[in-house]
Amino acid sequence: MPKVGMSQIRREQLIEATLDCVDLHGVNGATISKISKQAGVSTGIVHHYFHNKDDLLEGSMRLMLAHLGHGIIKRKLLAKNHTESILAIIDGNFSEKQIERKSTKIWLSFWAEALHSEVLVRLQTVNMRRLHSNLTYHFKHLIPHEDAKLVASGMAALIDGIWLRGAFMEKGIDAKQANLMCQNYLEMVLEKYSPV
Amino acid sequence: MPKVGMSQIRREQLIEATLDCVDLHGVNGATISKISKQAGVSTGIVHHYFHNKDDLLEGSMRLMLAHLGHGIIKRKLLAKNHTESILAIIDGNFSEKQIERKSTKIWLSFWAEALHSEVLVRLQTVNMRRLHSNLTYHFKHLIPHEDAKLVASGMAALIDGIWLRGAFMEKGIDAKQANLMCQNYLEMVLEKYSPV
Amino acid sequence: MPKVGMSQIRREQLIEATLDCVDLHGVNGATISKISKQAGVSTGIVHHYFHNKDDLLEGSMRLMLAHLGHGIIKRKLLAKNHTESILAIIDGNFSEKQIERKSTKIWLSFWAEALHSEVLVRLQTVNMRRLHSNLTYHFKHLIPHEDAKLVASGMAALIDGIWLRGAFMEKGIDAKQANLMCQNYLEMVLEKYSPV
Amino acid sequence: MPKVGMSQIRREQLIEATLDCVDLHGVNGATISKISKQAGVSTGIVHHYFHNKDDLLEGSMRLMLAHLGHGIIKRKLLAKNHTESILAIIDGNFSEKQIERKSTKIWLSFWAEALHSEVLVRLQTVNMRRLHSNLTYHFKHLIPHEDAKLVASGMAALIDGIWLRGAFMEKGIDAKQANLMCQNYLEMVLEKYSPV
DNA sequence: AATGAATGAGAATTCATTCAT
DNA sequence: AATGAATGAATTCTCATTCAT
Repeated sequence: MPKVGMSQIRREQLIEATLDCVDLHGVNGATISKISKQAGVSTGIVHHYFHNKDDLLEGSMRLMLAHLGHGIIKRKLLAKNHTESILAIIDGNFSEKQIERKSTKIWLSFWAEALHSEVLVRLQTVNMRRLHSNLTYHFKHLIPHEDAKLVASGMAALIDGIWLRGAFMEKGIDAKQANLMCQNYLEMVLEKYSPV
Repeated sequence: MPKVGMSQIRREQLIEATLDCVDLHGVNGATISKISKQAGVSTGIVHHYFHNKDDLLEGSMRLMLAHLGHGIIKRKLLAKNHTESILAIIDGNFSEKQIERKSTKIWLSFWAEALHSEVLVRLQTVNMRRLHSNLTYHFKHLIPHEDAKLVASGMAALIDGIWLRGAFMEKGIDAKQANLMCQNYLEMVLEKYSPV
Repeated sequence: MPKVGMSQIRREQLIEATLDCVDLHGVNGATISKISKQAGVSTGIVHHYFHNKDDLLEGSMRLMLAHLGHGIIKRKLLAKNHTESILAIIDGNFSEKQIERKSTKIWLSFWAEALHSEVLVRLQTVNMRRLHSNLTYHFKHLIPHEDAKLVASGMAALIDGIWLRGAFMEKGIDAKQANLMCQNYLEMVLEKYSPV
Repeated sequence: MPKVGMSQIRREQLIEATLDCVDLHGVNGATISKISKQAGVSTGIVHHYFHNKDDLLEGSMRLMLAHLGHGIIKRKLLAKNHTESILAIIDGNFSEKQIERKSTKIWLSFWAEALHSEVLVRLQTVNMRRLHSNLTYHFKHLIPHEDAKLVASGMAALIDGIWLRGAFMEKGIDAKQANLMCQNYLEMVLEKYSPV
């Protein structure tokens, strides 16, 4: 929750520093001390802009989610049919920003942290559900309803799995290959299920 | 006369306690104090059997990997062809033990921890590579070489993605659905790529 | 044109806020932040009107002492003899303002703080001495000199003890009972010591 | 609450150090750092024996109360009638240990702290009530019931007031004078109220 | 082998005070 | 005069690790 009258710039600066530190040291290694040093400010100021570390982490995860969400929405606006919508979702998940190793590591760190944080798990669950229901919605227009849910789950898992494995690749995700894998999956699904 | 193998028993006991704690509190919340309490021993004893906490975590992750590996190997022994081998790999990844929420949470915790631990990242990378090369090997016997790698990557990502998402489901992974998704993927791949 | 006496008003406003906070949170819990919020001003302003927190506390204690002193002096003006003077002192110590729970809590807080503050201890000691010498002076006109000091000490202790205990009563001091106790003490003293 | 199996000696040692620090610096100035230095141990050990600082303070106040209580009980055992019982209570409140300046300062510090601490206020209130009901009980055997309560309140206030003022005397309480004041009050009360 | 007391570095957080605006 | 952002020292508490018994 943003405090009133605060400088939005400082908040973003601190969140950026937090993400940098989470990338480098993990959520737990991202101490207030390291974060403030990274941001070039004193330790005290962090608590001027965020209630506590959890609040800062929440803000940071929200920013990650916002970036992801915007990338997807932007692409979906251009989609002219359900197939293109699904392709937009895929592409949005592997946009330039998302595929950086840094992003994948941050995502993995937040996922793990979310397991033991009520606030983060809520954000994470909402996001996962949105991806799934989004995909389901479009698949339902392309293939039989009874299959759409399973296929949507498969696509969601595929996307998340690529991200997860990307965190362990030196260069992060290979966007081209990632898109290829997902498009390939989509094609096969359409081939198999779509009524001729 | 010293009890033979007592040492081994204590180690396993401590590792079990560690896994319990990682499940409940995450890697970082799994303090030596909690772990030893969970194991019903003193805090000091941990350092008799493990050099330090990292060593204990390594041992714990190795056990997880061993369980997973054994489950897969056991199933693969019964496979009579490459398709069945792939199915065995899939099934082994979603065996009873692996699909428990507890296991998925522990895995996710270790993955995130591995990002900042040389030892754990090595274990994790080796494991990921093994799954990938394993799948690639069998796919190469079923579909064109140039496609096998991509498809194997897809299958690996699908498997890991299901695990990842399972960590956020109340009941962990739905084994039946997980198998279905992967088998479905396999079928479609064979349908599409296999020479008629 | 600057508002005349604005400075004085701000000071009083801050002191009132300080007393409110000391009542609610104790001297130590009365942070500059809480005080300024209570006064409806910024934190920075406090240091415009007071050198530092100690200075603010000193000002606050002085106000408490002033209130107490005025109440007593006002009543003493009406006293027509030494007995009435003593009764005036008693009554002044248990005037409406003083007996509120809030006042008793603030007093107790300042007393404790004074133990480790040179400035406050001086104020406090002066005040205690004044009460004592005041009482002694009047008792000396009523009972033998050698007894007056002891009796004055007793009366002073009785008054302070009632205050102290009032800080732990839900409704503060019961003025009627407090006066009764002290008057009773006075009567007994006069009965015993006064030359018939 | 004492942890099981802990060394009673260390607890007492830490409580003694705490009381020393409260005497020197007040409750708030008695930091864990100072306390552990005073006790000649590391800061960490404090939390091995006490859950947190509040717990340590509670333990410290309990010890003060125990000392006071024991001194009174011991003296009351020798009392042969109600007058002697009251004298025993008085004397117990001004025993050698209690009259030291150090004790009076610690008491005053705890009283003020109790105003904003649920645990401490309970201890303090119980203690105050005990003193009052104890005195009331004995006075009821000596003077008319309707007067006993008021007189008991007076005696209790007198005792506490002497303590309070003792905190501001260089040498603490003058035991002889304190006893004299209280005995004097008792005598006058008996003289006035007791049926002849 | 086993205990758990003890250490001390490091974590988050608070807060009086300063200072640019 | 007034604000509130910014500082950094100080505080409580945690925890891996060591060590005497």
